[in-house]
Amino acid sequence: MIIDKSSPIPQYFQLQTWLMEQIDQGVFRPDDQVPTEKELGQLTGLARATIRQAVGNLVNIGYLVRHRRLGTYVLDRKKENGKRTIIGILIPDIRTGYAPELARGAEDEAARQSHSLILCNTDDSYIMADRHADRLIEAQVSGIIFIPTANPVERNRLFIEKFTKRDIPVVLADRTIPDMAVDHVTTDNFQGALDLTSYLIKMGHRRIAIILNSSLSTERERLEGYQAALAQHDIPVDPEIVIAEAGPFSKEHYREHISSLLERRDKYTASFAGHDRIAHLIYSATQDLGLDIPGDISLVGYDDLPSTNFSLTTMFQPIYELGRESLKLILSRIRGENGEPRRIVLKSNLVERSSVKALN
Amino acid sequence: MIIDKSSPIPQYFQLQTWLMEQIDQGVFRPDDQVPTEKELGQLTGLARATIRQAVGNLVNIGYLVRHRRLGTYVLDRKKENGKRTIIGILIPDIRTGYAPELARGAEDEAARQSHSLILCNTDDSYIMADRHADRLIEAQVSGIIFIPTANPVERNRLFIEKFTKRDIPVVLADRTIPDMAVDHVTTDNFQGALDLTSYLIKMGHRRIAIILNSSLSTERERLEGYQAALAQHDIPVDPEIVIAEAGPFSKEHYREHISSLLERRDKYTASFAGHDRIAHLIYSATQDLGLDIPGDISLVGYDDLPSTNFSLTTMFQPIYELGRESLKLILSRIRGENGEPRRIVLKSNLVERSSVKALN
DNA sequence: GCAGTATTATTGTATAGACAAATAGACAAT
DNA sequence: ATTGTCTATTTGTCTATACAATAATACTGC
Repeated sequence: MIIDKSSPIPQYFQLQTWLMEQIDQGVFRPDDQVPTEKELGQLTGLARATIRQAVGNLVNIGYLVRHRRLGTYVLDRKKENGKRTIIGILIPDIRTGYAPELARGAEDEAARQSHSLILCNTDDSYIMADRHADRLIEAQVSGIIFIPTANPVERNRLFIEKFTKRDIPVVLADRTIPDMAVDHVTTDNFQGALDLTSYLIKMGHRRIAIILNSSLSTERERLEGYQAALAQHDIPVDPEIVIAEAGPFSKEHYREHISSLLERRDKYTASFAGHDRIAHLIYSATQDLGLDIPGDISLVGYDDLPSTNFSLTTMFQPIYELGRESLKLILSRIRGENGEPRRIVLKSNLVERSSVKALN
Repeated sequence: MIIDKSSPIPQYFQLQTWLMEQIDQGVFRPDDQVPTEKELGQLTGLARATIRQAVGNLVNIGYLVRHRRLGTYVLDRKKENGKRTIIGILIPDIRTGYAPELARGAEDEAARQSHSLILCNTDDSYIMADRHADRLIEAQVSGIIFIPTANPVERNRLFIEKFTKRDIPVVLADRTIPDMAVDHVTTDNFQGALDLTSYLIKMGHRRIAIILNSSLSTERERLEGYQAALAQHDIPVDPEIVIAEAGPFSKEHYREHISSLLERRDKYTASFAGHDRIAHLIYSATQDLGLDIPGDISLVGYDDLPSTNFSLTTMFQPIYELGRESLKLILSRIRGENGEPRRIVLKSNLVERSSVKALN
């Protein structure tokens, strides 16, 4: 029997709970009709007003919809989600790197489809990301666009599980997390770095320093692309001019690496900066030392940031599109499209400016 | 009489509407007790169940709270708002100018106090702002930080009223709207421009061109500061070298103004750019013409944007703080602090670099 | 003075019954 | 084929009534 008349729990509440369980367990599925008030009356022995109270509450919280004459139905959340939703976006810092461009791409698409974007800065720290997470869950976001932080994989995994446990879909933008089946929008960093390194080799460079952040999947892939390009031309990798920093971006750490690298500049003719902001630091350091780019050292970056203030040859990434695609993907998940985790890879292309000297 | 028994409008709904009106009009004020169900019964002649239906709906949508034995009370939205809220921020474009810095300042403070920020780009257009407005209202934001668009005052007024009509507080950030009593956080643009112009005069410049956007209150104030500084030194204003563009920022329009101004460069020795992005365009134009700054023309900007890629003397604005203060102010309004519209003015200060030549 | 008890006003839960409004579907009229 | 009418069913609105739970307040006994 569904209702325990002797229980101190109100009977309307017992019925309400029972109905919710049936729905959650899939006994009544989306768009199914639930028993009519009359039938529920026969089933439970309750008065119609009591039944209406239970059903009314479930209508209020969005479990059911009632139609006159037609009956009461389980609300199909998927269909309802043509409605306006809120999506959280977690980026390292809206002020730096490609973040503004990515955020704008995502926001434009969100606005176009009448959804809203909650902006969160993580400073590449899992502690801040976690704080945002709790708040976003309370704010009832329907989905998350996440740029993984420069922290150990496990931290990012735990962060994502906070959402997936609650059936809130997550899309990774730009960076990915190894061995984790999550939707992911990125550019082809391996191919990009391979092209960029091949370009340097084509320009006559054989000893190419590289400095990047090994905490980020993107830059690890770029390192692999770099290595692959060298291998293709039978150039050995010199570990002395391969610098992999870990953890969040820190100007100070990179400045140290860069100056020690510049002291050993007899060992290489070109530098591959893991991303444009590193390239900016290298440029500044060379300016301070009175060195010329590309005269003394050639330099390439990665991103093609609009804020670059010198003529840098670099790999353009379609960041605006990346933001847009991330938002489209998260919306499709919110709308209930199931299936295997998707991986969307956008094309980058080399922007040849004048920071590389031809040696041949 | 409150209830019209002959009306096709359900009686519970009539009562519900009447109660809402009483609350909205302040007949029943926050924390007041509304009549008991019994009293409402005597007042309306309705059955208690009907009254409970009306009151129950108002409880559901957050107008009333019921306490057993104690009665039903008007819910004090202010007290409820120790909770976490969502705040909308409308800026022209998260990618450009000071927007990233401002957004970060606001977001940091929001996160610190466990609130969330919905990001909206207006592109300085009221059409986009209005679209965002409807969405933000649906998303039940508790407050709005708004950078007025570069559109006629009336458009911005209508936008703001959409929110204030619904008791959603609005804080203007940076720019203001004339003759409108709204909270406002800004820097002292008049004083800043006066200082900057006085600096140019001190450096020996007497013929100073100025180019700015007259649609923005900030730049109008800067124009006044410029005029005041000239007046203090008995320098007449030459309308030929005062250029006021209207409407949203358009590189093309400014480029035209700048090139025509550069053709008449015998008429002035220094340029005052209404903001740094204009200064960037002037710099590019001079570079294209092979002119030197400050050798051929002196130049000052306004903002001190981090993306500036040459040594520009400019007026630093504490934009991060501006974002933070805007958020603090909106939160205090959300918490129910009443009183006259506030105006918070932050200090700017001159950053002397090397884009101004000393003529004396 | 204070702990315990009784009173009482108010909302919470529940029943039984009635008529209204909407609508799918069958059927009739045009 | 379209339009109008009727019927049955289901939810929507409303009344009248009863007892339960809660908690402020007054009262009682020590």
